[in-house]
Amino acid sequence: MMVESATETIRTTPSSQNGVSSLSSQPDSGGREGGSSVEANGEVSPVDLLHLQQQQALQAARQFLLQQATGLNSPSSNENKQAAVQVPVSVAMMTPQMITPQQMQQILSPPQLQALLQQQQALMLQQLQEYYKKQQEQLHLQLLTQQQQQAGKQAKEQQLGNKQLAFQQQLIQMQQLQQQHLLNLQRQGLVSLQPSQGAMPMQTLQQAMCPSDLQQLWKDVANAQNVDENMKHEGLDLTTNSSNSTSYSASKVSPQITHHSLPNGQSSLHTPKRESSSHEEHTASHPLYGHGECKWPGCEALCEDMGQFIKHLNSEHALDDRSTAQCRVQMQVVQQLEIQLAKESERLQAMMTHLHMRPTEPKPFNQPLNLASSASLLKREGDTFPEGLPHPPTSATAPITPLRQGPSVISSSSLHSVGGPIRRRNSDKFCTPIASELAQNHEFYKNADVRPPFTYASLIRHAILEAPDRQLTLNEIYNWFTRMFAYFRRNTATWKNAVRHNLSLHKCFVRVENVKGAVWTVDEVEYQKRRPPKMTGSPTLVKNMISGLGYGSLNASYQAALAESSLPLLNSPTLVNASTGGSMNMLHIGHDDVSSTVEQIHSNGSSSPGLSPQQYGHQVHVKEEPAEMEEDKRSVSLMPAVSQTLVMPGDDRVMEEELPGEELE
DNA sequence: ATGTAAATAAACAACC
DNA sequence: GGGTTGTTTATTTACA
Repeated sequence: MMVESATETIRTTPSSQNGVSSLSSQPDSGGREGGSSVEANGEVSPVDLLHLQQQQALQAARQFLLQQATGLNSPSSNENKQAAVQVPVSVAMMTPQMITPQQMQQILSPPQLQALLQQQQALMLQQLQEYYKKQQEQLHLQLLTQQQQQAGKQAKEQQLGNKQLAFQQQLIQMQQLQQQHLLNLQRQGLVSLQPSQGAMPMQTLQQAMCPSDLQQLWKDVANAQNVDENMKHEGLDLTTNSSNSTSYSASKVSPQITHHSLPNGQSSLHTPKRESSSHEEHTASHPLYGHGECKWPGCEALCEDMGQFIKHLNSEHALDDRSTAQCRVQMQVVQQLEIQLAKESERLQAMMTHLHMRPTEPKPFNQPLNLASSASLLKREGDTFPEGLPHPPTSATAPITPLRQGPSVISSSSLHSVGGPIRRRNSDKFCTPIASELAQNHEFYKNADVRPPFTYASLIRHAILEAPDRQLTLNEIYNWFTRMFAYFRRNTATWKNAVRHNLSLHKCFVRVENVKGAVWTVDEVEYQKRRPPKMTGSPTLVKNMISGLGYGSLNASYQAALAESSLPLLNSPTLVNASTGGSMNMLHIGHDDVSSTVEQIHSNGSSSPGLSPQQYGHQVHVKEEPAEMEEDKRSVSLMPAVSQTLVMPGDDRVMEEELPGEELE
């Protein structure tokens, strides 16, 4: 599977070959790489399409940052004002073009990301409109030229006639495409912004998108490729996609659905983007209707009243699978951003932890805007959206049969090849407490086919520590994975193997012979040993945040929270490990995970968090992990970090509430 | 450039 | 014999 060929269409990053792993794990995705480039018949591969979308999103992101920095609103979308999001000074100081993907994702706070998301959509709409118009003009021009030529050269009348016909068809197609595309984008905007009315099932997004794509997206920012270039393929993409999107049963989605009766308070979110597509005045009650004419791109049909307009919409702008495909693509973009937001909030947590802020503190702070949660919210409430779109599994156990795994245009392979799976160490890198992350987004991970940003080891450990007696059989661990993460409901062979591999490989996992078999426990000491706490977390970023933007950019409440939160951290239950010096427990920085939490939480009476193998008597294998004796020293040096470690009270409760929940299936 | 950690794949053995 | 469990080795990738 060392497919270098995959790179041919994946122009962005070297990591794109990453797709290999995912490819191998998803057989159906094979062969996708082949025809990804623009084909002669005008078709464009999913990869291109996705890439385009990403570029658009990124472009929008840059523009967003630019606006934030300069205070200027883009001429096109004055709704951006409404996005009124406070951007840290440090961000504002930066020239958007200079912002690397990493920085972008690290700098933006959840609210900012959300605003960014909205603006991205608005801008995308605008860009598409402009683009379509240009395309139309071009086509007209070409057509006229051809006609002139035709007039001049009667001899080739026939031939030219054909050409003309082709152009006309192309023109028509273009119009259709733009109409449908924009409709979908509009709808998509409604969906994402109006959970109560048009929320779409997150599942669809997740199915079509993998977390890794998000990273790719951000990476693309750095590349700063020309959007217009990609735009050229746009129209063609649409046609290509149309054939495959049938699974969504787009037919069900009638244009009327787009009417926005914004019944709820979410209005603030949705208003901006929609208006951007049409003109700023939101005279009509329909985003596609204004000034007595249909605002559908390239249409401008006159409609005296709303009813007529609706009729017009239904007749002239009916939805087909093509537009649905586009909608899907846009959903993916949105989802990518949402995932990104989730990651951002996660990083924020880590940063807060690093800055001696209680992990629970930031919760109320960013929770409302936490996209991950909003995403899940959407998902849950989103049954109203296009019925054709697959609904999220009602039960956690419901197998996800993502379209991506099917032969759909946007195949998993292509998607994965773009970014590849997020392989690892996110948690380590950002010192993200699993517990806190899961606490906030457990619903998200439960239903979204998103790879959790934790290592297998940390997840396994979490699972085990979460168990009442801190021991689980292999099968129970499996069940925990599938129960907690939608992502682990597929490719079972792969991740189960990984789980077993981790259990065997890492010393921290101790197999204990039980009466009825064997169970796995966690040797907390070993676990902490094997991960020397190093506050990495993107050093540059951290520096940026601390020095560059510093606390000054944090709002007052935040600072206050930071200040006071640093105090009460040391009052955690004693985490004395029976087997080894109890101090070890105190030392770990909760680097990636749950550790800090679970121990305290699940120590329902029964004390010692890190179960020493001896406790379980029976036969215990002593694994020989690459010995790292120096770890102890390092951990000592980490002493100052203790305050950080002890703190995840908030997480616990979430995890606990999660526990009683549905049992394994 | 190099080493390390993690993910992934796969071979293999023991056991039920 | 097939599936599960567990161990081990190898490869690839990301990251420091």
